[in-house]
Amino acid sequence: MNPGSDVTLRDVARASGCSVSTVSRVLSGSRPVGADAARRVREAAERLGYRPNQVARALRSRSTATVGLVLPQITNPFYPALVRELTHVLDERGRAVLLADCDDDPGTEAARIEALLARQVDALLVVPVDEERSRTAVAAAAGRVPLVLLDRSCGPGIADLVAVDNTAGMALVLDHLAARGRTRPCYIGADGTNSAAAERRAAYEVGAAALGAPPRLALGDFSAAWGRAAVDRLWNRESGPEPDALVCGNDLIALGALQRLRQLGVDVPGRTVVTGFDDIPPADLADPAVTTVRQPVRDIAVEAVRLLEQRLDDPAAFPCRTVRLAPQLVIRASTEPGDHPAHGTGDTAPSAPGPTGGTAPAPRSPDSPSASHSSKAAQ
Amino acid sequence: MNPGSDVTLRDVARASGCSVSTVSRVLSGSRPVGADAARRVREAAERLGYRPNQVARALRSRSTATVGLVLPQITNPFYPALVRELTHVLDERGRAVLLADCDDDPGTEAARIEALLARQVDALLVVPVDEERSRTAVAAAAGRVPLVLLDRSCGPGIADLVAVDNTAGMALVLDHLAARGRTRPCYIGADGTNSAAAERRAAYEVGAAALGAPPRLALGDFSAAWGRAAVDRLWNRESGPEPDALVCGNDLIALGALQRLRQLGVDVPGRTVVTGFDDIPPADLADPAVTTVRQPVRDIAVEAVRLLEQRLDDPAAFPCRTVRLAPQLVIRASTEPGDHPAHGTGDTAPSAPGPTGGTAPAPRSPDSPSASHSSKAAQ
DNA sequence: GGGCGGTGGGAAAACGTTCTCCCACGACTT
DNA sequence: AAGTCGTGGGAGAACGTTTTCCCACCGCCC
Repeated sequence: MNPGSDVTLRDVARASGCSVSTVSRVLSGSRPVGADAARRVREAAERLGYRPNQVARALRSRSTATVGLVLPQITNPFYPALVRELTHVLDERGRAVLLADCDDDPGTEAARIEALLARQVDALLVVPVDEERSRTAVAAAAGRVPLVLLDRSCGPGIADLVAVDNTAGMALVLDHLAARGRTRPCYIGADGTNSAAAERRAAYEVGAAALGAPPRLALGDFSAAWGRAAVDRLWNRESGPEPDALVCGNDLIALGALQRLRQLGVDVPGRTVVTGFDDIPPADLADPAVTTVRQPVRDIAVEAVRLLEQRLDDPAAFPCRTVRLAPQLVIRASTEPGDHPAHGTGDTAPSAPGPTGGTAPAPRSPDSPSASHSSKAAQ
Repeated sequence: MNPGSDVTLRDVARASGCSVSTVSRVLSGSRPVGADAARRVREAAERLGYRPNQVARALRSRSTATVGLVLPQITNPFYPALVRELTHVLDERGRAVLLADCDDDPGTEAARIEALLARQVDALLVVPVDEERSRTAVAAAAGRVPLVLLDRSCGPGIADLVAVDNTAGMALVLDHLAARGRTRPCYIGADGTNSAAAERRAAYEVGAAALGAPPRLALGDFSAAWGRAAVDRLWNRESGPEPDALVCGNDLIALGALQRLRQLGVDVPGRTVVTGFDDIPPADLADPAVTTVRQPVRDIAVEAVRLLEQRLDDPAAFPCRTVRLAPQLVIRASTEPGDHPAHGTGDTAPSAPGPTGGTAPAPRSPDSPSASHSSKAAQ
């Protein structure tokens, strides 16, 4: 009772009275085959419980139908949702995912990428640890195999990139604050050297200046601990006027800040409002729930895979493309005094979906998230 | 500059003036080789940038050095930390991880397992979706390849299991509550049919009865939404006396409950205390931070890999083993009125580390094939 | 000086597919 | 009636390793 344990093509061939070639043709559909033989083969395969050996197939066809997914830190709560969508999209296409976690270290990242390449992955999806220190490893990998960067860039011209439009997201936040009459905002973000940190920071500076708000930044890292520390610094010391809005670089910072504000007895959203970025699951669990910028995770995954497969189909490289996807403002209790159900999430969506004008040599704007006009993209 | 792109053993052989066999022997160390030839081979390999093709290696040696990791839902915030530890431990052993997400559906789970087996994974690590509906797929897979269950069981005698000792964890919670003089607890848990849900529920019932507390259960699922709903039910309706302690089946439930309690103006931990289970990251971010039972995630990963490799080494099957690891109570503000720093996490650890009784071999015993004797929850 | 272990190395057979040739045969064209 | 397709099928060469043979050589002991 161990069907399919070690049944090979040869066994099926013998059992069906055909040759190995014929069996392969029937089962992989690589060439039409006579109806009669086809039936015999299929019967035999079924009866013996034949399962094609993907390793052998990969060796011969030079394609493993496997992609490597390289993350800086899977414990960052933004990534699980991304991983989920990516695995599902790829799985639909018959591809498996080799996962690698880098512990936020560029050295580890380089090693993992190397290991994945040795395993002959067909392509790589990488969220680089650092904009600069990841560059050489990423560039080298991109020379060997199709590679798409996710969420964070790695310098221009290195590889395709799919990411949320951080600038647009920050603008949504600032518009929202302006509409609520907040005039003394402070940005609590990360001085990290990954591109998301830099873009959000820059977008805040530009946007705040446009609103006539005083430029005020507190920079640490993307952690809840830093959110707490930043609040301590802003409230305990005499460091200028008390902010009436804390614009946080991501949700972890916002959650930490919120926790400390409560402990200090500062009313949110009355005395100060707080916003986050990413819309990680716990953002909705805090009290008050955090107003934040939701990333279009599903679209990011779909778009990334689309780019990947284009490159797979046509190794003759396109120029590097950048796709920026529009985020969505999710207004919750941390900026809205009103009663928020806090059940189904009273999300509001004043922003348009679809890709926004980004950088890059004209992304295929028209057909991004849903339209399936994909692949043909000339060349 | 494209070194190492397609360099094969043959190329190295030619360049070093040796035969393919010799090169293979030098590089894989499968047999001693003359010092002179070895040097020439290594030089040539280095110079050409040779990288062994793992696919070919796998085909010939019948081992891919790859394990499949099957999760019910990677977006469940408990899993990322587990995935992290597993990938690190396996990576140290030169093994890669093929990740599969099941969307909490047993059918999908079966399909993913099948796909991983077709890819010739050396072994499987599975957190089963459901104790019963996952059984046939898991049992079938366990017949083909070494398989270790994680976190949740799947019926007795199916496969090795490594999990936290849920019973001990619940006992820690109940002791803590008793020490704080709480006498009207209520359990908010899941009626799901995975073993963790069942074990925690059963442990609560037994433990609460032993303390003389009235048996009171509210069962839904392992989500924050259910935590909120349960609180509504307990506070809004006239359904018995108001609980002075909410023992939640996991942290998500606790976070949802906490959020609703605050909205209702119920003081925590004054009027009622709240506990969780798992110690997921946001448990420390809530306010008050949640007292919870921390799973020894690192140990679970190490132990699981140890079991896996034992089976890999010796296909002559041991009997099924179950390893239960001791959890740790983490006391935070949701049960302690005192001032909790909420910075570095004022964790307390009144429980002993290491595996607990009830089952299983000592963690360090190299090859004690001690009998499986899984916990009572297993039918 | 003729066996005889031990050592270092090469040729070639796997591993289980896919894919390129090549052949046989019938049905058309000329 | 002789070519020329098109179609269905088989033999066998890849793919890049590991591993099993087998040979040549060296020094050693009887």
